[in-house]
Amino acid sequence: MMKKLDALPGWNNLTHFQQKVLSVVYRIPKGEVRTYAQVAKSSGRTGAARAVGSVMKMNPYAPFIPCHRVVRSDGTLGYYSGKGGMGGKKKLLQKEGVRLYPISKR
DNA sequence: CAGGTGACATGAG
DNA sequence: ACTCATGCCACCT
Repeated sequence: MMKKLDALPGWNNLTHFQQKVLSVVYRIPKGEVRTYAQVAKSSGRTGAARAVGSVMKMNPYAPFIPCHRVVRSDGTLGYYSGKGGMGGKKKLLQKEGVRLYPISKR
């Protein structure tokens, strides 16, 4: 883990949790989507889905980190602060081959 | 140090 | 089925 994210500017300024979350999100394979809860768990803070959101929101590496591959547990896109906004995110995900949220839900 | 915020999750009404 | 309310954890002021 920890590809070359440590080479990013200010990376050293982030907290461990931040780095972990960003690393996990960055590791998400193309065409796959991860839930906030899952990312939080992978980061070592199970149930910290909200914290993950805070991290994404503040994420300085917006286009670098595939934060658009992070969706809610319900399968909904949730929020996205980027160039194209949710519209771009939805399109991007569809392009990647990710099925939107027709998940049966719980 | 303490309080407030938020890109979530789950349950109950 | 939908909306409201509470809990969780980390970050920011």
